[in-house]
Amino acid sequence: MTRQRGGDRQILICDDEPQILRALRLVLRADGFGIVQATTGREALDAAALRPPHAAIIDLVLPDIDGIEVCRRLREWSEMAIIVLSAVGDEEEKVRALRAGADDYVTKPFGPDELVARLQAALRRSDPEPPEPVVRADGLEVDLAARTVRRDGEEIHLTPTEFELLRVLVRNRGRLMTHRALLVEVWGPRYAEEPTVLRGQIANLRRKIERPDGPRRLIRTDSGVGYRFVG
Amino acid sequence: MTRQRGGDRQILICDDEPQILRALRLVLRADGFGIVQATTGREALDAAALRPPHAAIIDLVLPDIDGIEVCRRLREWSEMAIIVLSAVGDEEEKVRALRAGADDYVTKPFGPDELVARLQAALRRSDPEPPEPVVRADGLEVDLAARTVRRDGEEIHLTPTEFELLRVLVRNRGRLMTHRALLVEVWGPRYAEEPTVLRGQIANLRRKIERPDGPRRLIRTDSGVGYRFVG
DNA sequence: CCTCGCCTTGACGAAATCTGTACGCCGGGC
DNA sequence: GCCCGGCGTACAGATTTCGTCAAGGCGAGG
Repeated sequence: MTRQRGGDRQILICDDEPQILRALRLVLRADGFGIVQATTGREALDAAALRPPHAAIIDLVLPDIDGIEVCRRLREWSEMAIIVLSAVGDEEEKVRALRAGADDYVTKPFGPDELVARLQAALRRSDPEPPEPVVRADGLEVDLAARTVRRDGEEIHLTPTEFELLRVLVRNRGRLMTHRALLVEVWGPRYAEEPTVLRGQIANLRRKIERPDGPRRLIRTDSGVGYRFVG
Repeated sequence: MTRQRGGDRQILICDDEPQILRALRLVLRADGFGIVQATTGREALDAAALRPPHAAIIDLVLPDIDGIEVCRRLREWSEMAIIVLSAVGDEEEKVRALRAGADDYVTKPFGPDELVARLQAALRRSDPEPPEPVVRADGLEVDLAARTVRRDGEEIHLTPTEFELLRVLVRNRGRLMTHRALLVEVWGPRYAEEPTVLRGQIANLRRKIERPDGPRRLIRTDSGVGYRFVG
């Protein structure tokens, strides 16, 4: 089951090892973050100045400027979330990094999930309101950030799968989503060719969010192709 | 109705087990991908160097070079999509593969549909398709990406075949499309000599998108030859 | 161990779509 | 004016796809 936890937030990643850079890029992309990358401290500072990201992940050892120094200079003008990467779990280095303004300190090797979790925690501190908009249509109110759905003020309870499905539809509102695309996004690639499960959840979702007795206004079906959320 | 999900993209597949190689070949061919195959890491690297494919699917265990090493060497010079195959779902191996630059990691046994779905996702990341533009003509608005059609702001519902037909016409707007060409594109080669089906759908399409009482402005007939979408 | 909520699956009637036939229309050739 | 080939439209049967419901599995929590 894929999640779009990153919203549209931009992350600056800086490391001199191409493999690490690439691994970071893949992990973060998969979680819906936007990426700006740099291989030296100077590049990182320039990139951040040019287009301020929401967070930065910076390796401690860089060819030119020390990662801690990069961190300090960013802090001079920005409140962005900063995570420092290091190969060694040296306690003293860690303290220096935090003193320089880092929000967190991650030692390599790290698992992708751990990194994303720490990044999110850091983002939550520095940028508490991710800009996921509240979507309104036909008296329905979907707040993707708060994970709530209301119909005429009354809160509606959705199960995890139902909400995930609604999220994908809402994020692509107006656009037709094929069965295949929905299945891959919500259930994962294994379910790409299992339309029955999709039908079941669409039925549940409609029973909960559409007006009890009336035509379909929110989720429209295109027979033989897919579904769309009308915006 | 034929699908050409693979486009003309070339996929390099590399595995030492002939059955797996064969299975991959069949699945990918069926989806319209072109295939280059190799049974050793060296062969794979040579083949990729000779004629760079759009993506590579590489088994982890190979007679000569480790699959991860193959992946790393490809990454030295190419941004192609890379998927690593493995018999075991070892989390550590997975991380190593992603670090080495793989885009995704699939464990055997895998369903054909899952593999194709993951391959398409990987291709989408590495080689994003240019966005399809919105086409406007005589108050009609066709958004090929969102799969929507509007006439003076009012949304028009098209069936799958109607939309497919319109898509082919719009993509070649101004250009004359022969009956034969339209039939092959929309219905597949079997229908190349069946103009009646085409006439029926053209009639439906016109009833929906042309102005109710007025001359044809959008789809013009070239008697004895074909149709064209006037832009 | 039981209960509860959630997800999946299969079956069946209902709806949408596709295909092929029938028939009327139009323009060119004679 | 008449014939004829190609075209446009309406319609009906066949086929595919959808919506709904009930039954069963699975896992969390008590």
